[in-house]
Amino acid sequence: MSKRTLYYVIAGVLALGVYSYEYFLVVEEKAEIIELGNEVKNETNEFFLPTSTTGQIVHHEGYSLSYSEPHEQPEWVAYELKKAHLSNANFKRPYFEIDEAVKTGAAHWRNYKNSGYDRGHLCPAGDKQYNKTAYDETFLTSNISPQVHDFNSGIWNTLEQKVRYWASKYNGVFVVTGGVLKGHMKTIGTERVAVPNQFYKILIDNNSGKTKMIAFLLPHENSGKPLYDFVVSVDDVEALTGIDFFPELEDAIETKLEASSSYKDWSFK
DNA sequence: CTGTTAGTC
DNA sequence: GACTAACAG
Repeated sequence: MSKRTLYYVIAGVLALGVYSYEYFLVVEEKAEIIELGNEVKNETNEFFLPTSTTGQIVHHEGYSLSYSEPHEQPEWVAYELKKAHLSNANFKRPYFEIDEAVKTGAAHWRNYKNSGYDRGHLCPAGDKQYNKTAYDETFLTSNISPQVHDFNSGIWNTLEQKVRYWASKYNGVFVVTGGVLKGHMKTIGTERVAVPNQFYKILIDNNSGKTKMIAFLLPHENSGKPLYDFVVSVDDVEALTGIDFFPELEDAIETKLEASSSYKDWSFK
């Protein structure tokens, strides 16, 4: 072996070493993030978290959220609803509390008092009845949005119950929910909490064979129409909100599923 | 299930 | 302000 060849070999080995080390660092960093997190992120479903347009993602035990300070509410909350989570414990409702994990300061519940609007859960308390801690955690003001009572207890409640039905039927679903924080919105309270004109809910099922999605976009008013009348494509919601919902999904699958507004794979029985 | 309000200390 | 009890869709 010539000296020149030897140099090339050494350079090659060094380059490979540096590359491997950097790769190791990236993996290490990712592992650390996962360790700091929670149940959601310990699962493969951590990769279903949407992007944040606000730069402030907060992780709780049972759900994650992206907080929008100007609107004093999350732009999305995301969590996996496992089949095993479904239960009918009848926990006593706690009081709403400010989420201390929101560094810019989450809204106070006082903004909602006498506003005429409900403190509408985005991650529903009804999805977290498998233990009291998880249940209480949904009563943070970083998880609520002002909702008209007839809407909240009406079609929105019906949709939430449908999600539980699907979680049971399809062995769990991953859920992303929020208000559409765009355009002109009324505000309530001294902190000017925005009242969304529309709410969305997006589901992905990766547990029962082939991956499937469904998205709903509901006007902020009650309706007697069937839920499937409000099905849209994930692309539609992304265009409205600016959020990229399943960035970690394989591109080919993501592109195809997110463009579809078909609900044939979801049972509305 | 989804919630609020009145009355009390 | 925190808490219970009662009530409503």
